[in-house]
This record gives sequence, structure tokens and C-alpha cells, in this order.
Amino acid sequence: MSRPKTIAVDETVVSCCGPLSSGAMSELEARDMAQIFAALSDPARLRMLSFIASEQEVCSCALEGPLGKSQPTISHHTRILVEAGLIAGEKRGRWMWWRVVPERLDVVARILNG
Amino acid sequence: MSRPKTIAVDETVVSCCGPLSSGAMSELEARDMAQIFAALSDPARLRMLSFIASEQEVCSCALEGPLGKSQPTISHHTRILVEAGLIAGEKRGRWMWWRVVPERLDVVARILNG
DNA sequence: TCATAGTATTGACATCAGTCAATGTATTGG
DNA sequence: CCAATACATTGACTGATGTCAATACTATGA
Repeated sequence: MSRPKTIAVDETVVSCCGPLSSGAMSELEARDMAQIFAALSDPARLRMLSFIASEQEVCSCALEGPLGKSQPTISHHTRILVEAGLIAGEKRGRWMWWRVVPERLDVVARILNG
Repeated sequence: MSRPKTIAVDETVVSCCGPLSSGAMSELEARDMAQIFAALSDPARLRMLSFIASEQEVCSCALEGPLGKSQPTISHHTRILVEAGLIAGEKRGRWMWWRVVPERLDVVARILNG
């Protein structure tokens, strides 16, 4: 088997914004945060995320059944979660393995209860 | 002036869901949570929320200017934040005063870093 | 190199969501 | 009661989003 291609977590993804109550938010900051929340605003993605979070790693192939969505739709949703920095993937052989990025979830949590 | 009509915070709004990693999420639970995140997924609403959070109370009339949106749009967004349980309003005289519901923000935060 | 399997991408479609002008509702002051 | 003010609602438009069938890409095993 080929060497695993690790998909690194972008450092800039793990800290971006102060707590909500720290004054009026800039338009730029608001756009960034909105993108994260938008990724969390779909039921299918939330179920994906909770499923991945409950295991250590989950293969894409293991998501179609439980979610009841087609393969392209699963792929679409994983991409959106990746772009929001909420999950990271690693391709091993033919399979794509997904895991959550807990630091990213912490960022969002800190924004909310600041 | 007439008696203030306090808009109470629904108790059921303050606790609904366990942490993400506590197993596969049900479709129903996912829909509920998705609604909250959807409310947070718009830049204008995030700026509104942070503005309200940074003051104690904010009048609707004080939101149009900073956000650069029309009055109907402001009203639209406040409604969505209310329906998500994130803010609560009280009408005093002609003015509508908004405040955040910190317990609700805590709920979301706990879901994420569970 | 060829067939197969797992994923990603593209294209199309239907639905949803943000926006504002126009209008409706409720409260205050005269 | 009337005019003015603050906010809500309606209707219409536009752009974004979730979904899947069809297709392309890539790694494996024979």
C-alpha cells in the first residue's frame, strides 16, 4: 500500500475570532464565522459529524447507509465540512477516512460562551 | 406608558441535545440543532448578535444603521434569532428592545465541546 | 494492462433564504 | 380622533443550497 497522504490541519483554522460579546463584529469576521455555522446548519452534515465524532475514524463508504443519501451527496457534504475545518480526511488505499478536528469545534464553542 | 410585555424565554429552549460525540444523532435532534446553526450562519445576524451581546439591550432602531440593511430585513433577522432562542425581545412603548439569551449560547457551546 | 471498486466532479433541477418596496399594525403625542 | 413613529408582514425577485444521475478519476488486484 502507498504511503498515507495525511491532510494537514491548517493552523489558521484553529483560531480566528474573539467571543461574541467583544464588541461589534467586522464584516470580514462575520463572513468567516458564518461559513463555519453554515457548515453546521444542515441535518445531514450534523449527523455525519456526530457519527464521525463518536468513532475515531469513519470511512466514506460507511456513511451512505446510515445517512440514507447518495454517494455524490455524501462527498458533497464531507467537502463542506472540510472547507469549514471541522473534519479532516486521509486517503488510505481506495478508502477515505474522516476524523473530526476537535480544536476547530473548541474555537466555535469559545466564540459562543465568551 | 403601558406595562412592559416581557417575552419569556422558553425553558425547553435552554437544553435539548447532548454533545456531538455521544453517538449517532437522530434525524429529529439533527433538525433542531441545524435550525440553531442556520440562525448563526448569516453574517448580518452574527453582527446583530455580537452587537446585542456587547450592549445590555439594543433597540431595533439602533440596528439599521450599523448593519446597513433595511428595516424589514432587520425585522426578518431578529425574528429568526428569536425562533432559534438566541435572543429575546421586550416591547416598551414604541420600541423593541433585544437582549441575548446566554443560556442558549451555552447549550450550543456544550454541544460542540462535549 | 485491464477490470473493479471507492470517491470526486459535473450538470441539472427544485427548494430555500436574504433582500427590499409597499403595506399593515400598534403606540404615542397633540 | 388624527398624524407621526417604530416595527411587522406581504409579495416579488435573485442567488445560494441540497439532491441525484451520469461521468470522470484513482488505486488495487489479477
